Amino acid sequence: MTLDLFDKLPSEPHFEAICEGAVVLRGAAVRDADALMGAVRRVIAESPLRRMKTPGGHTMSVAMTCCGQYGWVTDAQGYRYQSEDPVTGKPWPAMPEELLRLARETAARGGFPDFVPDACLINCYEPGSRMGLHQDKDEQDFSHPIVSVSLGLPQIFQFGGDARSDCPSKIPLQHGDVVVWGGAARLRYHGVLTLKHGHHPLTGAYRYNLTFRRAR
DNA sequence: AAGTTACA
DNA sequence: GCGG
Repeated sequence: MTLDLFDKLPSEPHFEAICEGAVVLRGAAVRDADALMGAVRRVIAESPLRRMKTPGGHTMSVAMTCCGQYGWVTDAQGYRYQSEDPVTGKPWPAMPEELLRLARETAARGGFPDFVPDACLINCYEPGSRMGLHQDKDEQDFSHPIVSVSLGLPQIFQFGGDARSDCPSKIPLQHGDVVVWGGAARLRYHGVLTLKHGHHPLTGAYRYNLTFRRAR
């Protein structure tokens, strides 16, 4: 008999270990979701979502923007963090305080009490969007964790090993779930499977993922 | 490079 | 035929 996490309603937040250094805080952001999405929409109004190109020339299926001191960008030149939005030519929007607070609180609950992010990547998934296995390795100091917040439609998270060939485990993520990974798990390959069609009262046909990092 | 496709 |  299998436990289908997608069928569970958001309940009390609880921990779920993935492996050493990685944990899911189930429902940790549910209570604040309205305010978080309001903040996300204000960021998007200032620095719009865009689908960037990988250095190999492929257009990503996920639409992205950023807030905070630094933003993650990809183009023909490569992957990097930079303080200006290449679309607007202006600095990225400041990181809204409710986003910063959530990132710090959940990082602390996940075992990283000193985490202060300076970058937040906002990923907007529509039906058909996915993210292949990759490592977050454009940051300066890997002693800082990654904090990943899921809002809206559910999507299957893949959490692999330190080699791309390591078979990833599949972790269904729901609205309000927060994944924190660092330490021995900091450079693990990860990604998400194709988003399925659906409707969420707060985000409609979309899933938003907020990824907090310390870039520098 | 966070991509696509082929094929088992 | 499909999805991973």
